Amino acid sequence: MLKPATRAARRIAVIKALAHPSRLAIAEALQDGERCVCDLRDIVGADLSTVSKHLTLMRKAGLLDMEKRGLNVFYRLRCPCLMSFFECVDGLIPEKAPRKSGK
Amino acid sequence: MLKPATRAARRIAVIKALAHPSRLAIAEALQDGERCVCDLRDIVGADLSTVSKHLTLMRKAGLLDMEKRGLNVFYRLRCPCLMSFFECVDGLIPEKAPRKSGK
DNA sequence: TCTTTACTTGGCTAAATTGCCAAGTAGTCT
DNA sequence: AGACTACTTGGCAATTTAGCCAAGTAAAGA
Repeated sequence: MLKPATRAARRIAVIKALAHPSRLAIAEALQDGERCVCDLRDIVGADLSTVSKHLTLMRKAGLLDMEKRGLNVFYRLRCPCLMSFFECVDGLIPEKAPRKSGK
Repeated sequence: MLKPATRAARRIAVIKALAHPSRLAIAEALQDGERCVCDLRDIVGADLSTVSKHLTLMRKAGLLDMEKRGLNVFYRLRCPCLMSFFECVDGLIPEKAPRKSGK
């Protein structure tokens, strides 16, 4: 996934970057502003190396910016549309039963 | 993932339901209106059983409605926000180099 | 009823993803 | 320089996901 040439591949990369509980939590946390990796490690409660890999994945997808300041690395969201998308998603209540109708 | 109780789990289910090339293609095709499974099989070019499993996953996530009419099963999107989300995603161009700045 | 069509489900192998530990890198401080 | 902090990367075992074939179900038609 180093060079997602097509539009579909780029879309998939971004969507996959959100499709994991820890990464979703990271995206949600970053809606309030930038955070350093150690903050995010505390938020998701995983090993620092694991969080770092999640962040790298999200950054390569284009979802995040990173900036190193002193010893810390700060990440922030590049996608302004997440909040409204999540709100729309929250409105979907899965309906279990298939509908049937006349031909 | 049978009963995604929390909001985060429901969000993840929807996002995962989009995070695969075939499923993204299905979602994109359904933006033009409902389609039967056989149409979608032609669009994604996979085995009918594979497509059916993708559709079941998407429906359980709350993304799709299904309706059987005669021998066909028609699926349609329940999420009105996909188009605008995808357009926003398309605007993200991954920047490779980490930025560095003074403390 | 028997056949055909359109789809779903079970089962299984192959591939991708995840997460930890260990080791490496890059600033900061003394 | 050496030690320390904050993070990244390599490597690998474990879990998850994907896709095909085969078998099952449901509606339509002869």
